[in-house]
Amino acid sequence: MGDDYIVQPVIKALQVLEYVARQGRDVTLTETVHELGLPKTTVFRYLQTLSAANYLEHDVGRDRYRVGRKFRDMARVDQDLTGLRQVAQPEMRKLVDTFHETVNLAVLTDSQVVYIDMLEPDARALKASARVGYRHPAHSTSLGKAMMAFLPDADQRLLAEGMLSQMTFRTLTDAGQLRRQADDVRRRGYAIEIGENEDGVMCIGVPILDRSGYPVAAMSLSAPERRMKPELTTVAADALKGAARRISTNLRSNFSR
Amino acid sequence: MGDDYIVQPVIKALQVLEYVARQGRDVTLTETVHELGLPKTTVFRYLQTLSAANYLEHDVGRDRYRVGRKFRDMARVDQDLTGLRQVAQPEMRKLVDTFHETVNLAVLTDSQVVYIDMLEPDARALKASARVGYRHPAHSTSLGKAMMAFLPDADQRLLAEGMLSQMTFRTLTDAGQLRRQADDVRRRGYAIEIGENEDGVMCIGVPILDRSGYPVAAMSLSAPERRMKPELTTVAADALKGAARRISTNLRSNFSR
DNA sequence: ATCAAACGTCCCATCATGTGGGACAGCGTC
DNA sequence: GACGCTGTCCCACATGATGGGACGTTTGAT
Repeated sequence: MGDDYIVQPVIKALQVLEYVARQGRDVTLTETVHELGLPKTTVFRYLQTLSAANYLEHDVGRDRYRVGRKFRDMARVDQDLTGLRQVAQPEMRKLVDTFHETVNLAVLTDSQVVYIDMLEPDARALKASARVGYRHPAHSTSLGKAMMAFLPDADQRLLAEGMLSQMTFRTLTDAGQLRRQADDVRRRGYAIEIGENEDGVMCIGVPILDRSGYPVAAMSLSAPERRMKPELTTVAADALKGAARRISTNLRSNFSR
Repeated sequence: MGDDYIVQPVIKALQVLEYVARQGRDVTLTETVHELGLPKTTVFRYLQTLSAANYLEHDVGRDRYRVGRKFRDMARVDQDLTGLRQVAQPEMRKLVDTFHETVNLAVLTDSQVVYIDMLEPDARALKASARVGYRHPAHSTSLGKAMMAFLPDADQRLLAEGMLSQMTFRTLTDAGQLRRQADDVRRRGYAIEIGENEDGVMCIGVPILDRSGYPVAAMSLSAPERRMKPELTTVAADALKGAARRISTNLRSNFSR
């Protein structure tokens, strides 16, 4: 099939990248040239380009190339997210099967909540408004509140005092009020949000903490407001907290942020 | 400085790759286009190209792209080697300071020993012949023998029955002889090689095993034959074994091969 | 100390090929 | 049934990737 649509420079540059990465040590231009059988000038340019993009690092003094920062960062992010999702998946499944409501998994990026996974009950007619990949403000979602409450004080303040957009008429846009809520959340271990992000929808959110207590992600159960009776809320919150705790302990100890 | 020598297609393709990896989920063509602000056709080609190179994976059914096998493999290899070297470094340092001879670290690739690190004593005039990145046959080095002896039987046989090149007049080129030596090595915990790889140079090699007992690497002390008295050999072998054991336990439990 | 081989950088003319607008078909949606 | 959105495909154009070769510097050998 799509053997057209292949961009030659990209393929060749990736070969160079791969060669460097496979060695696990600093390599020289000529060595790479010999190994790959490409023209010297070409390889030279690719090494420069890859270095400029920080996929490689150019040790100017010794004229050697090695794997760079950007590559490692990307690998780390990928690993963390993949691991998180794998560990969270069975717990999310259980929650969905128990409560028959949508369960979300999200991380915090630039004061926004980014959904990285989502499980929906088959039978319900009402579908979730968010999709995997969507973003919502941190301050208007239970996910965001749950994470915010467990952030170091400086980060928390930064978030609360950022731009607090009004999503619905119920959205809290006062920094002080948000910070007071955060205290409650920390005490209770979960956050609640009722129609603050979207009319008629309520969410219960819990943080997923790494070993050091940092909120690397959050999980929420989201349901139509009228379906969520107060006593059910408590039960669901407890279930979420339990699930989050199990996910935390199952996370690779070296989840990095 | 080198802002020339930048190959545009490569830069742009890497942006696409980065975007996909950062999401930690399956992305669509259009979404990527919107995010990066590049022409649709261009992004399309890059996604195809990256997929063809297995840096991405193209879920044809759902027309989504996600991080691919090759990317993860490279990340893993890089992590493992970097980790190995970091953990091994202080132990190698100690060995060099104790014996004032060259200490090597190597892994096995395609029946060849690849040096991934090397520490030399400052004062000695005689320099090691190998360099980081160089390759030697597995069967003519103590490093190779040390690893071979702890390989699963099938792999071991494969190595012993491959091409056994004659490096010096002492090099063993008989498969049976090599396999018998392997038994000794496994019993003693270290391998010795005297002038089999290079005239006048002897090496003592020990394997570095992961939790499952697989030899992920080997470490050797290499010295001029005449400097290595028999009783010193025993002392050095013990020191090497101890160092290797400590490296093994310090290796991240998830060293993968 | 001397010289040769090897290495990284740079230049430049050539033309392959990357480019992106636009068209098209398939699909889900209102 | 029509619209809008998606991914795929086509094509003419000129950008810019290309690679041979030259140059200055370093490395290593004698």
